[in-house]
Amino acid sequence: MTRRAERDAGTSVTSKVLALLEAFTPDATDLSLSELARRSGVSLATAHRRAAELVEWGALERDAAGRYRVGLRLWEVAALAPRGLGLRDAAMPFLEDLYEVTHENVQLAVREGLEVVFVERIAGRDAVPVWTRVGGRFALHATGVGLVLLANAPAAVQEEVLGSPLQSYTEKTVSDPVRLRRVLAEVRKLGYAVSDGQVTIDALSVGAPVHAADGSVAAAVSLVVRADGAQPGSLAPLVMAAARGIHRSLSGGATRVFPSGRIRR
Amino acid sequence: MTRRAERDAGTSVTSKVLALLEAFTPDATDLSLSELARRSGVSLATAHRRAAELVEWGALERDAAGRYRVGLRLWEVAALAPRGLGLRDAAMPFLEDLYEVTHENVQLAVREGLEVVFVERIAGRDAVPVWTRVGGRFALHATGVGLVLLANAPAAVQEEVLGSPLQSYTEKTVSDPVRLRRVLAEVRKLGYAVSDGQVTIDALSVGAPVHAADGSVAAAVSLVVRADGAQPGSLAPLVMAAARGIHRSLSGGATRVFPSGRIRR
DNA sequence: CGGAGTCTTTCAGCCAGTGAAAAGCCGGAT
DNA sequence: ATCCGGCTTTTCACTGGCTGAAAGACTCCG
Repeated sequence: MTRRAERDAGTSVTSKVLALLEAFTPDATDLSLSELARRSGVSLATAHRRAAELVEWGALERDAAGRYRVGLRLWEVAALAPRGLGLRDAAMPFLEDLYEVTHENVQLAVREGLEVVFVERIAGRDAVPVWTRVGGRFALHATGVGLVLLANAPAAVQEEVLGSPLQSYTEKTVSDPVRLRRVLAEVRKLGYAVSDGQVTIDALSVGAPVHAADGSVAAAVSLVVRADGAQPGSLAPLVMAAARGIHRSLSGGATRVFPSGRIRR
Repeated sequence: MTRRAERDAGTSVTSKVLALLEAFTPDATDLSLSELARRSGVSLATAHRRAAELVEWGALERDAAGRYRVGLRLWEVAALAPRGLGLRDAAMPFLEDLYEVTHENVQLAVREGLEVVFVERIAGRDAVPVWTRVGGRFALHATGVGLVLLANAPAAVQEEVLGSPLQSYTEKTVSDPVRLRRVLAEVRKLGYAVSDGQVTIDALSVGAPVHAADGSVAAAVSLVVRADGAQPGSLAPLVMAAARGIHRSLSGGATRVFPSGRIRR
């Protein structure tokens, strides 16, 4: 569970296939065969064979130049991930509302291990620049969504985060475990989190927890605004309202929007 | 090479792994082991083993009840698909604008084989109900986006679609190849497509092509509105403007929004 | 023309993956 | 309490798909 990256190209065929997929990163979305082999640690011949199968199925595609990239077919299957698009679908209307009212950056994220994974993001064209990316990861202890998710994570997770070195992104990042612990308690008490200049100095984010049907915290929503003059106190109700809306949509759940049978595949 | 689909759960390990992934569908997003085995055509013991590997990597997850579902990790990788989230990211701001101006359903889709795959969708809460789903598929000949993509598809694709029976969804669906051919010519001439009540009788959609850097049609945007009183002629410029915006963002491409190095993974 | 890089294909050996069957593990019915 | 049926997990020899290395093909340059 811990140190897996090293033996990535294990011996099992499955692990090789997965290593091939893992070779793709945000700044390497298309790879030649040799790059693919190198990055995945799979031998050239094998990479060639496995990749061919993946292409045939549609998990990978080849562009005009013959370079490999992640295929649409894989994306289609991945769209079925309950914590990915499933969550997103339920949340989208509320994120829309939030965006329309504020015209600021709206983010939806879940926790995966010791990191935040961004599931959706609406970026105003002239809102503060944020460098998050849908499908991207970030540390738990700095962002608004991260603080929310961390504050509501199992004790074991919290301890593990608090026990490891906390990277500072700006001078305002809370990198002291003791202080962070206090911050987390505050987040739980208030029901929302504020990250003021802790990721980039000019951005402030207000995050709120999205509860699942069983009461656990399944995700977090946040609004990221320019730090100067921002009033977290007045943003929080907005964000929390959106979070509650998503919660309702997740649990009670307005019946599935699309009657089955009409949708193919 | 030709008729491979038949031996889907073929003998190769890779094909089995892919068959496992393929077992998940929009109306079966979580499966027990036996369901997984049955649907994928993989023997129970094998399904158990492969699934375990997939879970370890994060391609699948198990919920509290032990049922399998598509994992967030797979979704993260799939988010790198250029024709999936890559396209979406470039298009989102323009789709936002379109939504904000009209408050109608906005859709972004690409062609995959002989079908449309919806890549993004913004649904107004009180806009016409549409039963599309992000990651979902639909026939090419009925929807606004579909007509656009079909009209600009390689001749071989067009012939194949025109040659096979065209399902009628309403009495207005153009299911006659000869008429459809005329419609497609019109779409190419005008630069946009109108699907009036051809999918559901009360919805009208106006689609426009998104050109890639090389001039080919990479995707299509559409606006879906209530059919009565809709004025395709006045909607088209809006949709086409959005399409051109996306084109610009795709090709010239404002430099990547996020400086590399800050983003993890 | 030749060399350096890539991609593709071949070959025989071997070990990971295989099915079948047995062993646990529930929860509901008797 | 006991049995039963369905599910998941594990074991065990066998076998055939996967393997690396190396040769062949292709492409792009100087």
